[in-house]
Amino acid sequence: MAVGGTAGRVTRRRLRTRANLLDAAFTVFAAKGFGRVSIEEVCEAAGYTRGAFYSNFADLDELFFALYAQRAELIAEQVSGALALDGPDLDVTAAVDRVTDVLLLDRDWLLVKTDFLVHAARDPDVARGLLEHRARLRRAVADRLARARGHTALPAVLGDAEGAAHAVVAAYDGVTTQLLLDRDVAAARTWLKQLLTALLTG
Amino acid sequence: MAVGGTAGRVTRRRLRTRANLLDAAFTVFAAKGFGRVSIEEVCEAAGYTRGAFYSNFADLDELFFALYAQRAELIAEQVSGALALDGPDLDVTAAVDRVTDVLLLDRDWLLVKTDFLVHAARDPDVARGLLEHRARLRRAVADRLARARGHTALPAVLGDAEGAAHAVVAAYDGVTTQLLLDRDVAAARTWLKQLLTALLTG
DNA sequence: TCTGTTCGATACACCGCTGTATCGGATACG
DNA sequence: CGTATCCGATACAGCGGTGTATCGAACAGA
Repeated sequence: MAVGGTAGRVTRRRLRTRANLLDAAFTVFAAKGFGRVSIEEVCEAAGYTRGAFYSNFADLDELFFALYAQRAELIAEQVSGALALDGPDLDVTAAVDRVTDVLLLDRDWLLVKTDFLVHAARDPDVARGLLEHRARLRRAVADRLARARGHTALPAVLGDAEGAAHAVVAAYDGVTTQLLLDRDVAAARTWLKQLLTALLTG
Repeated sequence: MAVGGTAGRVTRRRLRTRANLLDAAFTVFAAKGFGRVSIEEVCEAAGYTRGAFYSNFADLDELFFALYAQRAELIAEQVSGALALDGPDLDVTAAVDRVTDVLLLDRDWLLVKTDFLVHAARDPDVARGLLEHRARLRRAVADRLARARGHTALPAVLGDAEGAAHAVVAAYDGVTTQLLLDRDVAAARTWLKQLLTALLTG
């Protein structure tokens, strides 16, 4: 369980195998979907046996949760980064472009994320975690929008910057759904841009 | 397999059990998610044994597909109906209200639909079916918008009525995602209305 | 190098579920 | 009613995956 704190050795090897298991799990989950993956498959893909798995996780759900947390953290950093690094432009379009790249380009992540959504929709505890992650991204967007307020006035219908950020996330989710089905990344990007334009410069 | 056409008896009983299985499956799928449901569970919920199941379906996937087709058909009719029956108002808001009721109120349907989306995202054949269903709904929305064009001009950013309908669907999908997580139907409704207002009356 | 500990491989027992084959009762039809 | 047919219940292997217990090897520390 490694509750942390005064845990024993720092364990170099353990960290590697855990990371390997998570990476393999990401690939396998993306390919087949959480519901159709067995522990054995993950281990085989990672090059281990089930002994390694049970030494690191209690069950598939725990691994899935850890996997989501890891990747979500990564994405959050990338998004924050894309929003932070601003050229001389305080215009939204450039930022939108960069964020779009981060969020729409990795189909595997979209698949795993949707699997996780399905999971969270049935378990309030899991949902809480996901909602927090979304709130974090939304706040980053809201901050960015507030900073650009001078250049582009937001339409009143959406309320403040928080409301506008909410709308941005909704648009992103909507476009994601379509992208999962038609696999047309280019269309999704232009489409998302159109939507955001319509929403933010209304 | 009952390829249809000159099939044998009309079979009254069979139709009932098939319908019962589908209804039970809907409940069970909504509660636990497709990935965590066994054939036996569905049969037990329906009050049959596996014999009845294998007499009607080849495997869980086939039942799931049939279930989705059935419910999607139902929803499509309801949406078309909600869009068709117009009072003296040709304003969009009333229509939006009715459609919202149909689409957002049944949480179980949202859950099953999202499960199906996850499924479709990994199988192009399944995706095709879902895309067709979506196209059908979109067309109904586009027609309705075209009819109301005189009263409310659409923003140019979205293009024609088809484009606007696309945006409506995206907004719906986005709101659905949030609703699955926070379970706040009231918020989702007002939120969807705000979004559509911002999009269509920009 | 030596040693105690940790980690992951191996072996084992155990369901739960699947799919099929068979059978008895229900059902449509003359 | 009688009967041929259909449908769903029951019985039966069998498989794939799970979880645990045990053991040998890798590893950190002296």
